[in-house]
Amino acid sequence: METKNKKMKMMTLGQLKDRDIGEIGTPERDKYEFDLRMELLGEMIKSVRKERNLTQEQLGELIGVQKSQISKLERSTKNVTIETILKVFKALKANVKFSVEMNELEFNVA
Amino acid sequence: METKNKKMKMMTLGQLKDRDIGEIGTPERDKYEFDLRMELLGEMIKSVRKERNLTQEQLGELIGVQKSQISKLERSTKNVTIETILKVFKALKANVKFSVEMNELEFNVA
DNA sequence: CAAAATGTTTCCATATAATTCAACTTTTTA
DNA sequence: TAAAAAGTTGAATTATATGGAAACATTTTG
Repeated sequence: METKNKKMKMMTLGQLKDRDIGEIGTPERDKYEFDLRMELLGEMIKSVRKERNLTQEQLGELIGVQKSQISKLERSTKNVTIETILKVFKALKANVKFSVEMNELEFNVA
Repeated sequence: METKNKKMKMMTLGQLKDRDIGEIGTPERDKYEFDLRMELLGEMIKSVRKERNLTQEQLGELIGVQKSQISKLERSTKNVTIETILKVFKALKANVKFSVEMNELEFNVA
Protein backbone atom coordinates (compact mmCIF):
# COMPACT_ATOMS: atom_id res chain seq x y z
CA MET A 1 0.00 0.00 0.00
CA GLU A 2 2.86 2.38 -0.34
CA THR A 3 2.54 3.89 -3.76
CA LYS A 4 -0.39 1.99 -5.12
CA ASN A 5 -3.31 3.31 -3.19
CA LYS A 6 -1.50 6.38 -2.10
CA LYS A 7 -1.66 8.53 -5.16
CA MET A 8 -4.68 6.93 -6.82
CA LYS A 9 -6.46 9.88 -8.36
CA MET A 10 -10.19 10.20 -8.55
CA MET A 11 -11.76 8.65 -11.58
CA THR A 12 -14.95 9.60 -13.31
CA LEU A 13 -17.54 6.95 -14.02
CA GLY A 14 -16.39 7.02 -17.59
CA GLN A 15 -12.82 6.35 -16.60
CA LEU A 16 -13.86 3.53 -14.33
CA LYS A 17 -15.74 2.07 -17.24
CA ASP A 18 -12.72 2.38 -19.46
CA ARG A 19 -10.55 0.70 -16.92
CA ASP A 20 -12.93 -2.01 -15.91
CA ILE A 21 -14.98 -2.96 -18.91
CA GLY A 22 -13.02 -1.40 -21.71
CA GLU A 23 -14.54 0.48 -24.59
CA ILE A 24 -16.79 -2.32 -25.76
CA GLY A 25 -19.37 0.14 -26.97
CA THR A 26 -22.25 0.12 -24.60
CA PRO A 27 -24.88 1.91 -26.64
CA GLU A 28 -26.74 3.63 -23.84
CA ARG A 29 -24.60 6.33 -22.38
CA ASP A 30 -24.22 6.70 -18.66
CA LYS A 31 -24.79 3.10 -17.89
CA TYR A 32 -21.86 1.36 -16.35
CA GLU A 33 -21.77 -2.29 -15.69
CA PHE A 34 -19.31 -4.04 -13.49
CA ASP A 35 -18.65 -7.40 -12.10
CA LEU A 36 -19.91 -7.10 -8.62
CA ARG A 37 -16.78 -6.32 -6.67
CA MET A 38 -16.57 -4.60 -3.40
CA GLU A 39 -13.69 -2.31 -4.19
CA LEU A 40 -15.46 -0.93 -7.22
CA LEU A 41 -18.54 -0.14 -5.26
CA GLY A 42 -16.71 2.44 -3.24
CA GLU A 43 -15.23 3.99 -6.33
CA MET A 44 -18.63 4.14 -7.92
CA ILE A 45 -20.14 5.90 -4.97
CA LYS A 46 -17.35 8.41 -5.01
CA SER A 47 -17.61 9.00 -8.73
CA VAL A 48 -21.31 9.54 -8.73
CA ARG A 49 -21.13 11.74 -5.68
CA LYS A 50 -18.53 13.88 -7.37
CA GLU A 51 -20.59 14.13 -10.53
CA ARG A 52 -23.45 15.32 -8.38
CA ASN A 53 -21.15 17.85 -6.83
CA LEU A 54 -21.74 16.71 -3.32
CA THR A 55 -19.35 16.53 -0.41
CA GLN A 56 -19.30 13.48 1.78
CA GLU A 57 -20.99 15.53 4.41
CA GLN A 58 -23.80 16.54 2.09
CA LEU A 59 -24.37 13.02 0.90
CA GLY A 60 -24.35 11.94 4.51
CA GLU A 61 -27.07 14.45 5.27
CA LEU A 62 -29.21 13.16 2.46
CA ILE A 63 -28.97 9.68 3.84
CA GLY A 64 -28.85 10.53 7.48
CA VAL A 65 -25.33 9.48 8.41
CA GLN A 66 -22.06 11.18 9.28
CA LYS A 67 -19.49 12.02 6.66
CA SER A 68 -17.16 9.51 8.24
CA GLN A 69 -19.58 6.78 7.29
CA ILE A 70 -19.57 7.89 3.68
CA SER A 71 -15.82 7.94 3.71
CA LYS A 72 -15.73 4.38 4.92
CA LEU A 73 -18.18 3.22 2.32
CA GLU A 74 -16.15 4.86 -0.40
CA ARG A 75 -12.78 3.62 0.59
CA SER A 76 -12.99 0.42 2.52
CA THR A 77 -12.94 -2.81 0.57
CA LYS A 78 -15.16 -4.34 3.17
CA ASN A 79 -18.42 -6.13 2.82
CA VAL A 80 -21.58 -4.15 2.32
CA THR A 81 -25.25 -4.77 2.57
CA ILE A 82 -27.67 -4.42 -0.30
CA GLU A 83 -29.73 -2.07 1.76
CA THR A 84 -26.79 0.24 2.16
CA ILE A 85 -26.05 0.21 -1.54
CA LEU A 86 -29.62 1.05 -2.36
CA LYS A 87 -29.76 3.79 0.21
CA VAL A 88 -26.68 5.49 -1.10
CA PHE A 89 -27.47 5.33 -4.80
CA LYS A 90 -31.03 6.37 -4.21
CA ALA A 91 -29.76 9.50 -2.52
CA LEU A 92 -27.53 10.01 -5.54
CA LYS A 93 -30.51 9.56 -7.84
CA ALA A 94 -28.77 6.74 -9.59
CA ASN A 95 -30.41 3.54 -10.67
CA VAL A 96 -28.92 0.30 -9.54
CA LYS A 97 -29.39 -2.79 -11.60
CA PHE A 98 -28.41 -6.31 -11.07
CA SER A 99 -28.06 -9.12 -13.49
CA VAL A 100 -27.48 -12.80 -13.36
CA GLU A 101 -25.94 -14.51 -16.31
CA MET A 102 -26.26 -18.22 -16.47
CA ASN A 103 -24.09 -20.25 -18.70
CA GLU A 104 -26.23 -22.79 -20.51
CA LEU A 105 -23.30 -25.11 -20.92
CA GLU A 106 -23.04 -25.62 -17.21
CA PHE A 107 -26.52 -26.98 -17.13
CA ASN A 108 -25.81 -30.65 -16.99
CA VAL A 109 -23.16 -30.33 -14.38
CA ALA A 110 -25.17 -31.17 -11.31
CA MET B 1 -49.96 -11.74 3.54
CA GLU B 2 -52.96 -13.95 3.38
CA THR B 3 -53.35 -14.95 -0.21
CA LYS B 4 -50.59 -13.00 -1.82
CA ASN B 5 -47.47 -14.79 -0.71
CA LYS B 6 -49.29 -17.91 0.19
CA LYS B 7 -49.77 -19.57 -3.13
CA MET B 8 -46.99 -17.85 -5.07
CA LYS B 9 -45.75 -20.55 -7.42
CA MET B 10 -42.15 -21.01 -8.45
CA MET B 11 -41.10 -19.00 -11.41
CA THR B 12 -38.35 -19.71 -13.84
CA LEU B 13 -35.74 -17.09 -14.58
CA GLY B 14 -37.51 -16.47 -17.83
CA GLN B 15 -40.80 -15.86 -16.11
CA LEU B 16 -39.16 -13.54 -13.64
CA LYS B 17 -37.76 -11.64 -16.54
CA ASP B 18 -41.14 -11.45 -18.21
CA ARG B 19 -42.71 -10.19 -15.06
CA ASP B 20 -40.04 -7.76 -14.06
CA ILE B 21 -38.51 -6.34 -17.17
CA GLY B 22 -41.03 -7.35 -19.78
CA GLU B 23 -40.14 -8.67 -23.18
CA ILE B 24 -37.97 -5.73 -24.17
CA GLY B 25 -35.76 -7.95 -26.26
CA THR B 26 -32.51 -8.42 -24.47
CA PRO B 27 -30.36 -9.84 -27.24
CA GLU B 28 -28.18 -12.14 -25.20
CA ARG B 29 -30.26 -14.97 -23.92
CA ASP B 30 -29.93 -16.12 -20.35
CA LYS B 31 -29.07 -12.77 -19.00
CA TYR B 32 -31.60 -11.36 -16.66
CA GLU B 33 -31.49 -7.89 -15.36
CA PHE B 34 -33.50 -6.51 -12.53
CA ASP B 35 -33.79 -3.45 -10.50
CA LEU B 36 -31.97 -4.43 -7.42
CA ARG B 37 -34.65 -5.45 -4.99
CA MET B 38 -34.25 -7.74 -2.09
CA GLU B 39 -37.27 -9.93 -2.72
CA LEU B 40 -36.16 -10.64 -6.24
CA LEU B 41 -32.79 -11.79 -5.13
CA GLY B 42 -34.30 -14.71 -3.29
CA GLU B 43 -36.43 -15.62 -6.26
CA MET B 44 -33.39 -15.51 -8.47
CA ILE B 45 -31.45 -17.82 -6.24
CA LYS B 46 -34.32 -20.25 -6.22
CA SER B 47 -34.78 -20.11 -9.97
CA VAL B 48 -31.17 -20.70 -10.77
CA ARG B 49 -30.90 -23.43 -8.19
CA LYS B 50 -33.88 -25.19 -9.74
CA GLU B 51 -32.43 -24.86 -13.21
CA ARG B 52 -29.28 -26.47 -11.90
CA ASN B 53 -31.41 -29.22 -10.45
CA LEU B 54 -30.14 -28.80 -6.97
CA THR B 55 -31.94 -29.15 -3.68
CA GLN B 56 -31.42 -26.58 -1.00
CA GLU B 57 -29.40 -29.13 0.85
CA GLN B 58 -27.11 -29.72 -2.12
CA LEU B 59 -26.61 -26.03 -2.69
CA GLY B 60 -25.91 -25.69 0.98
CA GLU B 61 -23.23 -28.33 0.74
CA LEU B 62 -21.57 -26.54 -2.14
CA ILE B 63 -21.37 -23.40 -0.11
CA GLY B 64 -20.87 -24.94 3.25
CA VAL B 65 -24.09 -24.04 5.02
CA GLN B 66 -27.23 -25.79 6.16
CA LYS B 67 -30.27 -26.10 3.96
CA SER B 68 -32.12 -23.88 6.41
CA GLN B 69 -29.79 -21.08 5.53
CA ILE B 70 -30.54 -21.47 1.84
CA SER B 71 -34.22 -21.47 2.58
CA LYS B 72 -33.83 -18.22 4.45
CA LEU B 73 -31.93 -16.60 1.65
CA GLU B 74 -34.51 -17.68 -0.87
CA ARG B 75 -37.59 -16.63 0.94
CA SER B 76 -36.91 -13.87 3.33
CA THR B 77 -37.13 -10.35 2.06
CA LYS B 78 -34.39 -9.46 4.42
CA ASN B 79 -31.17 -7.72 3.85
CA VAL B 80 -28.20 -9.54 2.40
CA THR B 81 -24.51 -8.97 2.12
CA ILE B 82 -22.68 -8.70 -1.16
CA GLU B 83 -20.39 -11.44 -0.06
CA THR B 84 -23.31 -13.77 0.45
CA ILE B 85 -24.72 -13.01 -2.96
CA LEU B 86 -21.40 -13.71 -4.58
CA LYS B 87 -20.92 -16.91 -2.67
CA VAL B 88 -24.29 -18.27 -3.67
CA PHE B 89 -24.18 -17.41 -7.34
CA LYS B 90 -20.64 -18.60 -7.63
CA ALA B 91 -21.73 -21.97 -6.36
CA LEU B 92 -24.48 -21.88 -8.95
CA LYS B 93 -21.96 -21.05 -11.62
CA ALA B 94 -23.82 -17.93 -12.49
CA ASN B 95 -22.28 -14.59 -13.25
CA VAL B 96 -23.39 -11.64 -11.29
CA LYS B 97 -23.19 -8.13 -12.63
CA PHE B 98 -24.05 -4.88 -11.21
CA SER B 99 -24.73 -1.62 -12.91
CA VAL B 100 -25.31 1.97 -12.01
CA GLU B 101 -27.36 4.11 -14.29
CA MET B 102 -27.12 7.81 -13.81
CA ASN B 103 -29.67 10.17 -15.19
CA GLU B 104 -27.89 13.10 -16.77
CA LEU B 105 -30.89 15.32 -16.24
CA GLU B 106 -30.49 15.16 -12.52
CA PHE B 107 -27.11 16.74 -12.81
CA ASN B 108 -27.93 20.29 -11.88
CA VAL B 109 -30.05 19.35 -8.97
CA ALA B 110 -27.51 19.74 -6.24
C1' DC C 1 -51.67 -43.50 1.86
C1' DA C 2 -47.17 -44.08 4.16
C1' DA C 3 -42.45 -43.09 3.89
C1' DA C 4 -38.88 -40.36 2.22
C1' DA C 5 -37.29 -36.20 0.59
C1' DT C 6 -37.42 -31.46 0.46
C1' DG C 7 -38.34 -27.06 2.33
C1' DT C 8 -39.60 -23.87 6.35
C1' DT C 9 -39.48 -21.86 10.86
C1' DT C 10 -37.97 -20.78 15.48
C1' DC C 11 -34.65 -20.22 18.86
C1' DC C 12 -30.19 -19.17 19.66
C1' DA C 13 -25.13 -17.88 19.24
C1' DT C 14 -21.55 -15.46 16.86
C1' DA C 15 -19.57 -12.49 13.60
C1' DT C 16 -19.53 -8.40 11.51
C1' DA C 17 -21.80 -4.35 9.12
C1' DA C 18 -23.46 0.21 10.26
C1' DT C 19 -22.77 3.99 12.71
C1' DT C 20 -20.93 7.95 15.84
C1' DC C 21 -17.56 10.94 17.84
C1' DA C 22 -13.51 13.19 17.95
C1' DA C 23 -8.94 13.76 16.67
C1' DC C 24 -6.15 13.92 12.76
C1' DT C 25 -4.65 14.66 7.69
C1' DT C 26 -5.17 16.42 3.21
C1' DT C 27 -7.00 19.64 -0.01
C1' DT C 28 -8.92 23.97 -1.26
C1' DT C 29 -9.19 28.83 -1.25
C1' DA C 30 -8.87 33.69 0.00
C1' DT D 1 0.51 30.36 3.62
C1' DA D 2 -2.88 30.40 7.12
C1' DA D 3 -7.62 29.32 7.74
C1' DA D 4 -11.47 26.72 6.28
C1' DA D 5 -13.38 22.85 4.15
C1' DA D 6 -13.27 18.23 2.98
C1' DG D 7 -11.85 13.72 3.86
C1' DT D 8 -9.76 9.89 6.83
C1' DT D 9 -8.99 6.99 10.81
C1' DG D 10 -9.50 4.48 15.24
C1' DA D 11 -12.04 3.09 19.11
C1' DA D 12 -16.28 2.00 20.79
C1' DT D 13 -21.26 0.80 20.36
C1' DT D 14 -25.42 -0.94 18.33
C1' DA D 15 -27.89 -3.38 15.01
C1' DT D 16 -28.34 -7.14 12.30
C1' DA D 17 -26.72 -10.70 8.92
C1' DT D 18 -24.93 -15.32 9.02
C1' DG D 19 -25.32 -19.67 10.65
C1' DG D 20 -26.54 -24.28 13.18
C1' DA D 21 -29.87 -27.51 15.27
C1' DA D 22 -33.99 -29.36 15.56
C1' DA D 23 -38.77 -29.63 15.14
C1' DC D 24 -42.27 -28.91 11.94
C1' DA D 25 -44.67 -28.57 7.22
C1' DT D 26 -45.03 -29.55 2.46
C1' DT D 27 -44.14 -32.15 -1.56
C1' DT D 28 -42.81 -36.20 -3.93
C1' DT D 29 -42.78 -40.97 -4.77
C1' DG D 30 -43.34 -45.93 -4.30
